[in-house]
Amino acid sequence: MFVPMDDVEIFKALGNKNRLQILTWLKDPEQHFIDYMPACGDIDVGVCVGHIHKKSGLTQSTISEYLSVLHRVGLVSATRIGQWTYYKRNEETIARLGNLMNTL
Amino acid sequence: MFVPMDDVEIFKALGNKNRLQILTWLKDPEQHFIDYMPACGDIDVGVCVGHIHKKSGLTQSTISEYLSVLHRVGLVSATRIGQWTYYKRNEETIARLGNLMNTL
DNA sequence: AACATACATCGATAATTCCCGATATACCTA
DNA sequence: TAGGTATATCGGGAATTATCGATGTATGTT
Repeated sequence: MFVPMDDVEIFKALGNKNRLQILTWLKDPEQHFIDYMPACGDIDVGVCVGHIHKKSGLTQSTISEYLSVLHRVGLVSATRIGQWTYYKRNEETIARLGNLMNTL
Repeated sequence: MFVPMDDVEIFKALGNKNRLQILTWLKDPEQHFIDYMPACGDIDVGVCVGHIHKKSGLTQSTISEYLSVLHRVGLVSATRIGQWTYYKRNEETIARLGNLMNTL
């Protein structure tokens, strides 16, 4: 097989406008989340579920599920700190997918 | 919007293992289609539906539909010659998508 | 312990997608 | 024109996805 089956799942994850939107928001948190604040000192762990939820207009459960989908296929990382879970783009996966398109 | 809505449709098209497989087959027709023969002299127009159908194990109608999906989102070109329709990868779209991943 | 907050999971319904068989359409040949 | 071949389209059942409200679980506060 030329394209690992996993890549199909990544494309499925990207084939939803809300999930794709979330991924673009996470590209530039300062711009997209008014009350965004780096959570962990100098280490940037991303944006917490609640912020994304409030911006999205979808329900909390849907956003939680979508973030878990993005996480499962490796498009974002997840960091639990206290009662918050912070999600952050996984640029390696995204870049790898960009390269994959060239060799696909 | 940062990502054009159309790109979501492209990701949906790629989010199916059979369609993704077809796209990889079309990358190298000589290798994947035993009885492949350039149809149009020196201009390569791609592979006809029947060849893809026979290799796929899916029904003719399904393959025709899948090729039409890939065509609608711009991932392949379609050239009708006589009673055959030849499909060929649209490398521009694929390359553009690769670049998009970097700016996504 | 009791309660509040943040997130995840469950259960359900509507919408979409997958893939099929049947049929229609286009083209070619005799 | 009649018949054959290649592809496209239609209609549908099963499977998957989208999205919700309700509930569960972990953590923090008093």
